[in-house]
Amino acid sequence: MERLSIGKLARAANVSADTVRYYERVGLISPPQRARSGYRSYADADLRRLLLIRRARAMGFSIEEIVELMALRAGSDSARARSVIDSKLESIDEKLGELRCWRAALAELRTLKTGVSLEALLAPHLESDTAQVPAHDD
Amino acid sequence: MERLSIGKLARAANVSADTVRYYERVGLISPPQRARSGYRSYADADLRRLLLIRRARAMGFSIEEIVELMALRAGSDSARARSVIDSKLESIDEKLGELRCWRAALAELRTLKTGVSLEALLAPHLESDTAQVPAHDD
DNA sequence: TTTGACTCTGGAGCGCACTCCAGACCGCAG
DNA sequence: CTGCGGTCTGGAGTGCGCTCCAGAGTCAAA
Repeated sequence: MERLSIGKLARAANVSADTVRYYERVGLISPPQRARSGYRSYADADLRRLLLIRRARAMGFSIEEIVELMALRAGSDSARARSVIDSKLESIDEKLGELRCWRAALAELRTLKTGVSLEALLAPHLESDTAQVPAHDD
Repeated sequence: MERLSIGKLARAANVSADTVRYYERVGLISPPQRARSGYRSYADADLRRLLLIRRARAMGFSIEEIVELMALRAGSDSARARSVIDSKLESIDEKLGELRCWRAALAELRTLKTGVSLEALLAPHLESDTAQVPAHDD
């Protein structure tokens, strides 16, 4: 069973040792075994978890959210767990929609030859709405 | 032509007036007209831009990136502009792929009844890789 | 055994994107 | 006119997610 020092673990996940210790402090990874020297000693599973955490961070999940996600287990029938999953799914779907929208606008921008801006391509749905916000002096 | 005070603009975009002033300071929105009083006075176009900025922020674009995106115009043949678009498209595509991956894992987690974790469902592709990182003492 | 790289802890510092003052002025409903 | 809420400026403060540091101990190759 492979054992990694914090430096090796960190390099394998392309983060700094400080980041690993930080994740431990905030409870995102659990305190690892220690060598007699007091050095942290990690297993492969720790590396896999760290890599996953980095993927989650890269997706924009906050550390709080990741803690929540990592705690989920299939089949747990706590209504809480299921509602966490559902709300995450919902927000992911929203993000997917938005991302596709930006993607389309950018792709169009690349092919177009007018001077049109992203702003024009992504015009927020806003026509009648403005009426509800009264004007003020110039 | 509708004119909005900073407070009305802010409420319409669901941000604080402070945030609007902040965006102005950092060059994300341009200094608006002023009333004789010195009060900022915004037009509909400013609101549309602000709404778009908020959409971009919600997608995780940084303020720097948004400045860059907003400056893009179709047909500009600067190689610079085209490379900005291309790199943005690329990173969006990456994000889309990752997001779909998380979505699938979460959806599966919801239907499964074993105690399997997200971690297991999203297992980072890691088998032979570990060999390159030498072990150290226990 | 020496030496240079690595690790330990606790705490300070940093960049981003806001957020919140204080102290003064403006504007409008009553 | 008065009051009260909105707005002005400049600057300080906040939370997140790291990042860096000092001072001391550890490890391994030569």
